[in-house]
Amino acid sequence: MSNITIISNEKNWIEQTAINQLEALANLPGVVQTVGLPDLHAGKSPVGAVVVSEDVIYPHIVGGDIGCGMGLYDTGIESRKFKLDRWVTKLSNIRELADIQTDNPYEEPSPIYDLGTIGGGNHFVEFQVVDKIYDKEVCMALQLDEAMLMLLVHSGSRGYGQSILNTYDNPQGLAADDEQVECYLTEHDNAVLWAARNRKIVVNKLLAYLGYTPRPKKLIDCQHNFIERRGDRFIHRKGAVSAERGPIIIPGSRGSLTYVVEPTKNTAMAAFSLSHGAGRKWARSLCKSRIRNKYDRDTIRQTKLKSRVVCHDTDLLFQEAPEAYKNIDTVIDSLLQFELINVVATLRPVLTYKG
DNA sequence: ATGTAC
Repeated sequence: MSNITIISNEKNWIEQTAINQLEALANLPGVVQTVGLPDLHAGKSPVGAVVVSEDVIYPHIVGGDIGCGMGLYDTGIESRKFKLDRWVTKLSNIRELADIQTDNPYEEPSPIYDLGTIGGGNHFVEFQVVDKIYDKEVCMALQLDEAMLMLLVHSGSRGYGQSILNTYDNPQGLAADDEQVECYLTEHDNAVLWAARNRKIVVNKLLAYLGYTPRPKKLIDCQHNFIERRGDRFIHRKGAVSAERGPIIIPGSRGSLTYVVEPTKNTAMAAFSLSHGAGRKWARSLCKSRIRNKYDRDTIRQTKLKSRVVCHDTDLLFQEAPEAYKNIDTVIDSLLQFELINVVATLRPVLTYKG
């Protein structure tokens, strides 16, 4: 078995199923390094995982949502002008983002059928305000202005990435000299590109819908499902972010803070990768029964941070409740303990929209 | 996660 590194500490619980899944990946032919980040949890393929291989790629490790990631935008609107009740009402009037017209501003036709939508599951759009600045210099370099309202988009390549996986998926992987590898990686790169474009389009149309001239400024956009070619190696990241592309965003749940962090230079032991979020703690199927008596259909739409969430699917709100996720502070503590990050700032959610 | 598979 290739070497496995688990980035975690005694306070950060990781389910055994996820570890077993990670070990299975470490045993695949050609795998030379495997990392479980503190947000590791079980999935079709484990999430919060990094798999480094030689001479072979495994499209199924990355999965169907190629290019999925987090885009953090400055809305151009001052936080003090945020209108909670008015925006909640406005957003409640649309059933999904597809109800707002989408214009493709790019020359090529979009390979994403549902351009301008975020999809379901754990995807979201969230207005956030700056909670605390920890590193003024990095914030200056990022142009992160504490007076401004932020918009964080979590979405991916929608059906497009899935269609790419369907074309190239093979449990044996693809040998690096197989001509299919270049074809897959070309399409993969296009999915990464269009997933990021999609996040930007969502920001623009949402601001326009709320009545603002959209002039958002991209602060950070980091994908967490993708393959990076690094020399003769391939770094598969599933729910894991590159630590070599500047500061990244690690959101908690809708009921906790989002962290902006800067990678240190010590990330080789983590295959140059960092966490993508808090990580799921409860299986979707268990959530509703566990917290049903704690909430009703109104209170599940508010959080202890006094933020609100607009979503027409009440079942999904239970599946995505803050309780279903690990404590983001514990995840951050693990990364700090391994000296993989420095905290730059924290952001506080004020209004979340889910499809 | 999915213009939601069987």
